[in-house]
Amino acid sequence: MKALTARQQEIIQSSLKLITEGGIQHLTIKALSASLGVSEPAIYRHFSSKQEILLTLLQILEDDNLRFRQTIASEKPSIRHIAGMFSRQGQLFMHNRELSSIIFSEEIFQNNRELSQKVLQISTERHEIVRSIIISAQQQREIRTDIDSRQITLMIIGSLRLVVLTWRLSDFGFDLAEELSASWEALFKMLS
Amino acid sequence: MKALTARQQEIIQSSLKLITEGGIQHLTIKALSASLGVSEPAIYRHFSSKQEILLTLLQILEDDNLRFRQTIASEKPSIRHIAGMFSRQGQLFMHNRELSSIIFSEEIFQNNRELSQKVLQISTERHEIVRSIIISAQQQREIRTDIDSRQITLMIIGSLRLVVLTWRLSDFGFDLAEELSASWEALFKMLS
DNA sequence: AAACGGTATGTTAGTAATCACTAACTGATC
DNA sequence: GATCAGTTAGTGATTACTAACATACCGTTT
Repeated sequence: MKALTARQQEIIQSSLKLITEGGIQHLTIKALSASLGVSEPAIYRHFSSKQEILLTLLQILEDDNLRFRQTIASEKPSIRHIAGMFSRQGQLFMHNRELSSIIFSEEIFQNNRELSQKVLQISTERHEIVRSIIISAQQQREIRTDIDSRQITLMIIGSLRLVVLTWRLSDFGFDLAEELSASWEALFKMLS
Repeated sequence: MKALTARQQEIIQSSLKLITEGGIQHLTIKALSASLGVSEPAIYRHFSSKQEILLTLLQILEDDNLRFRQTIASEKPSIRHIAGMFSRQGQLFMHNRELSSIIFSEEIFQNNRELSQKVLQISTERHEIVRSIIISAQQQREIRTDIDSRQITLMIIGSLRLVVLTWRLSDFGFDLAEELSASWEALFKMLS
């Protein structure tokens, strides 16, 4: 989790904006430099290559996983951590819409082996975190135990992803936090 | 639903293969012609532009929606149509893995306005079909009525999508039909 | 049966535009 | 005077696509 300079953060922010606008194909050094109001070579003063920029984007997702892990480690295990995940994601994306473009973007980084493997690793990690919460919630009898924890994990992450995707496709046309909260409510009802 | 010539079908098949291998960025006229063992201009004898090829790919998804609509129209409404959707998708993708690359590919076609709008339309249509099944299943008291049909639709499509995505990320490393069937079983149990 | 003409499907060679990136230079700051 | 952060001008590679030409096939005419 190397610290980024102010300029690097600006570049990352612009990269996210470009991806939001037109997908990964829209993220070019030319578009990036134009968006920042500088020349193309200026970008290379701050990142050695485009690949470096993409890896830094993925670092955001890794950091988010790490923070999630720390949060649940510091409190006692409970299904409320899933509710927390839904509300945290809602807050995060509503304050930083661009982030939602890459957070569930396995499709984006297919091009490159190093990138796609990293995406897979991050996504697997997220699944494991959620599943560990589900398993201990089942042990605590917080939720029903007659459904396999893997299936529950799948429903939870699948629903969350689809809400965020729908939100993006609708051009951020509804209150994401509200919708995510309604989704979790329905899921929790079915899990009780 | 214009009929494709044999050569056009080969081109579409190769396009799907290329997208499976390396995402939309990997689908270039050069790679496509190489994959078919012809020169680049030969492609243009069968499609007037690359855009035409992409639109034809989306046509597959539209046709699938149409077939789904026809299936449920020809039989009496029932929640079994959702089970049927899970099993049909499983069969379809296991016999044609390449198709799974684009079936849930909102991210892929972001680049172009015409394409991304078509994707949104197809995806919205699919939601509506599923929701109409859920609503009538609730009216028939086949499933519980204390959960909003929108939320149920979201869970169902979200789960299905995530299973297929996981399957692709795992390099088709498990029996998709089996996994989809297990997912639906869990969902149905929670909906009863 | 042979010749003719059109259509379908391919080729080679090339286009302008764009891609990520680099060399060499400039100016400001400490 | 060294470092940082920018510039202009250019690299070769790749993009989708086109012009012009070649050939195989097919039904019709002689």
